[in-house]
Amino acid sequence: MPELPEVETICKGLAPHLIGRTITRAIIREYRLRWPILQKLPKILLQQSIIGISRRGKYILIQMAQGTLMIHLGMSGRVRIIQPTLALQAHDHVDIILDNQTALRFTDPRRFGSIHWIDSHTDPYEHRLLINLGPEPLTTALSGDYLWQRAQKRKTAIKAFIMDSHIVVGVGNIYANEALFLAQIKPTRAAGDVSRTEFNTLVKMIRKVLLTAIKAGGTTLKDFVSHEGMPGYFQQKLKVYGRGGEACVVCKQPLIEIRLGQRSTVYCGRCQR
DNA sequence: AGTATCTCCTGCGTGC
DNA sequence: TGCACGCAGGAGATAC
Repeated sequence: MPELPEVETICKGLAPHLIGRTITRAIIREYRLRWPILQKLPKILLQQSIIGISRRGKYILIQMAQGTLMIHLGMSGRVRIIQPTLALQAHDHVDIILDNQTALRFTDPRRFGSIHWIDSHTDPYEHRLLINLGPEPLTTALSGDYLWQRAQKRKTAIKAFIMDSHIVVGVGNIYANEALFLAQIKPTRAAGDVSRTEFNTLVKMIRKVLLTAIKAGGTTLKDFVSHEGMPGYFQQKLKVYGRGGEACVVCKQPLIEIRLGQRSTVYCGRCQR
């Protein structure tokens, strides 16, 4: 379940392996992802040189000479740098083979991920999947005031609100639960009822959980090529997510677990108001 | 426009 | 042991 910290870590980890390389071959074994992969993508990628790698929200952007390859990992997607001879396993859908006997392998059992090609005539940020995204949580584009403003008159639960990528990107279910706990805000409250002060705290806590996870992910970065270990966010101590019924780390009350917008939601009935 | 619900998919845990 | 089932979840699509 790659969340934004993992995507950030992946981008940093991939960069030295990809930048400056040229693609010698692309093999697509399964075109049916969340959206079908462009049929002519293997041909397009041929002989492309890789210039840079970045991300927007959880979309990975691999900039090439003639366009940008945009990858979303969905729920279960993974990318690794491998030897192209490495035995294929189930759900190894795409190999992008480079000019130095390595390859970028995309694996995604649930196929919630996606791969798009954006021609260099189009600004990647103008792509329909990116153009309406909210601000990045780790930049000054996100502020308590911004969230407060957008929340006015909104009846949606605050948790669903901060998980909406059109409001702010990169806050998945795990971090929404954690950030709301740290900010002492009950997940079910209407977004419009959350005060400006509370939004300021919430933004701080969103940044805190994301940065903690990025830092943790960084420790596995050096082994990026071969490492199969836990993504960063599992290394940080989760205070509420996955702990329904267990004791609140602050007040020892049993944590409450509910479903909110079809998502598992855990909070402390005493600490969060 | 805002809101809630549905949807894609496979792997895994649970209960019988 | 094996089956059916429910759940996990990012985020766009859909129906009000």
